[in-house]
Amino acid sequence: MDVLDFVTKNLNPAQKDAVETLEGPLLILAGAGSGKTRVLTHRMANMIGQGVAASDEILCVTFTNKAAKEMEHRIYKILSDMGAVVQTQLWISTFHSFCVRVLRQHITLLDYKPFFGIYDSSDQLSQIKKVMTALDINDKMYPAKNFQSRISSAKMMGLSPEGLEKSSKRLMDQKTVEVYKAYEREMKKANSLDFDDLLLKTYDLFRMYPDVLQMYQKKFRYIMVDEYQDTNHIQYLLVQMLASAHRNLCVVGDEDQSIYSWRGADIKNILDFEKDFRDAKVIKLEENYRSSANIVNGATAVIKNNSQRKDKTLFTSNDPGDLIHVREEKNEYEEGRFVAKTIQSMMNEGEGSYNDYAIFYRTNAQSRVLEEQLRTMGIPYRLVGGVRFYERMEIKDMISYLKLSINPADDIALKRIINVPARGIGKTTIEKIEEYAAHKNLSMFEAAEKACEERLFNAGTTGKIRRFIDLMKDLQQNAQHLKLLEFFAVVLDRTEYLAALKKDESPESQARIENLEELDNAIAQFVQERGEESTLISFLEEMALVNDVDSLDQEQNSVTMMTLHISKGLEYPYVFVVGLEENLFPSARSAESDNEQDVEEERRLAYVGMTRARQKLWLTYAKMRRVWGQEQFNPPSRFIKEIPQNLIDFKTSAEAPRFMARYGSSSYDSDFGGTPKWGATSSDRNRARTQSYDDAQDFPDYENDGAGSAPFSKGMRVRHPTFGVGTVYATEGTGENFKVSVMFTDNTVKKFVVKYARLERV
DNA sequence: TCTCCGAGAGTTTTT
DNA sequence: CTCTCGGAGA
Repeated sequence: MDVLDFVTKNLNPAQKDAVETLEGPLLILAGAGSGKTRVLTHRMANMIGQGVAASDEILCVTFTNKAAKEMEHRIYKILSDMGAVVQTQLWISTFHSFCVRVLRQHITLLDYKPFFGIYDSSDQLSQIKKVMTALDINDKMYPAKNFQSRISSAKMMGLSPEGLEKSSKRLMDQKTVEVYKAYEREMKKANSLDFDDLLLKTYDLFRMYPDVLQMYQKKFRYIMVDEYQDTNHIQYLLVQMLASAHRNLCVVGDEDQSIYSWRGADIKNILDFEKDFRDAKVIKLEENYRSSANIVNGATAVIKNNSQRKDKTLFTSNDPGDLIHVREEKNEYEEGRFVAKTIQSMMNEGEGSYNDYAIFYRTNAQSRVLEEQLRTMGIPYRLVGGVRFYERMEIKDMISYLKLSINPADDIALKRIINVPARGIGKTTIEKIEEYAAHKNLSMFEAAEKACEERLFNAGTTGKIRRFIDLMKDLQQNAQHLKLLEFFAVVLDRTEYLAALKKDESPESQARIENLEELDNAIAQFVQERGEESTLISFLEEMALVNDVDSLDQEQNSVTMMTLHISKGLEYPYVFVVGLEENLFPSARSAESDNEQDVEEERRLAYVGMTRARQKLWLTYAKMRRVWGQEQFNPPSRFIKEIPQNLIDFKTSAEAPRFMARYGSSSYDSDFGGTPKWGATSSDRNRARTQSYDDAQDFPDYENDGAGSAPFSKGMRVRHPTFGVGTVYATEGTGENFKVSVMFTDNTVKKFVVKYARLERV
């Protein structure tokens, strides 16, 4: 069969057009579930099959490693079905992985060594703290985290310390520049790059060495970028650079699914693509094949409330399916129980397997209660994200040993494990080594060695340090010639890390040993997958860049739980989105923000979550939820209200109120419960109960309060005679003990007993 | 130098 | 509420 016929069969006209358009700038606006991956893979197969480009002349950038793997898999499938032979490896990867690959080749030009290490954000934070100590900057007045985020955003804008200096004049920024500069020096000394560096240094490389850039421009004659709406500025610059020569750039995205602006993603990249490339062809994929019609229509109605979007409407010819289930519960425990019970009874009726169910939430903290409820019902589940595997202490420790074995300059790794397990090398000694290193401009490893030679420590300490240095030298040697798995066993053994854990018989140690076993399994699996390529360096790379979704395998039969963010790109037949409450989803920060765009991003998140569902969708919220041990009463999320009522099946299990709310007028119930237009399955009784929607603070405890004694609720603007104007951040207690926490303009939070504080509403 | 305890901070989201 | 960090005492 003809290649073109083959790759375009079973495609709709828009999809077909996208697959056939190979030359020039192309923008594909792909709504949720519109067959985006299908188009990308078929387009690539089309190029290769027709011989327009060889498989290693196409660069395809995706957002996650999982997406990359998936795409690679599918392309191989199509190509082999077509009878085409692929000689060379495909370049499908994330920006970060792509950059690592480039940098391993060329980073010597930037005066780094090719075996550079990669720092994750906690390593980065340690490095910043180290720098701050050296600069004698008080970390109480200037939190290290602030510097971290400022440095990160500077890097994402493509700014060096000098560039940052020029672009700003504020006080904190002066300090930031100072820290940034010192941080860069330290990172270079440690021969390590942070996440942002991977992109920035590649950009620098291309900028400073046009011949290298040209080589890649010539090589990658076709470029495709997936999830273009979530690219940040530096990624944008990289893409522009690589594509500028041939302009065969195809970007795919959905502005309605841009949910990473907090990480520097710039939605303008996709909105302005047609300005960047005047001759760009635009193709819209608007037919959703994934979800039942009620879900598509509900999600569409929600996203329509955003202003920052292109004119694009999702439609479907699928059956209407179930109405969207909206469920009100008393508190977060009841909410969890409802989810667990629903899954259980559906399973009893033979609906799908556990794999077909997913639960999404806004914040990781919400998972705890849900887990509890699933466990009591005996429902198997797995968490994606949260405390990541490689962020656990014992894993980070072992990784630090591995890192230090190939990159002795890695001071952060050294500091982490020099006394783990305890070797009697204490804080004072470490500080001395650090000082000495700074003084002599050596790495701490070198400094420790030198300090021993020069007898800077007493005999006992010197012996301890010597033993550590010998250990590391031994490991460094072994790292050179041992196979990955063997080496790992050697490290576990010689560092006596495992032995120390085994000696301690606490359950925590037991868990740690199990985690190390899991790490061993991970290495074994890595070796199996990569074969020849499974070096220590490549493994550490994988550990740094691959997140948990990437390893999410569908094999084991269990319910999946994750944050809404991670859910992007996935789909499940049955989806629960929990915690749809104001100040949680949308988050308090965005809801209070004056910037309407913050709420729009939350709305996109809601859109992403809803459109993951193929057949059935539940949206749940709790009237009361404990946050930081405090009870919070938040009204249902505005996003629920934005769904047309004829698409909703509303049920509540929460008690109807005994009396109407006394304070805090509810603007909510007026257009929610009050409107008599419920979905067909809602009974009149449900309708009556909807009244309980109104202000959630209608609890009997308040009955004795004098009217107007505490007219404060979350989000309210108040004035205090001494502290000025602020926003109510949280409330607690009742009656005389009714307290409010107020965040003032300088970001300080103060707690007041309302009865005594002279607070007034603004 | 290590261990234990108390204070204080933190929750958005992660390649 | 829960985790982390820093300080004091053994």
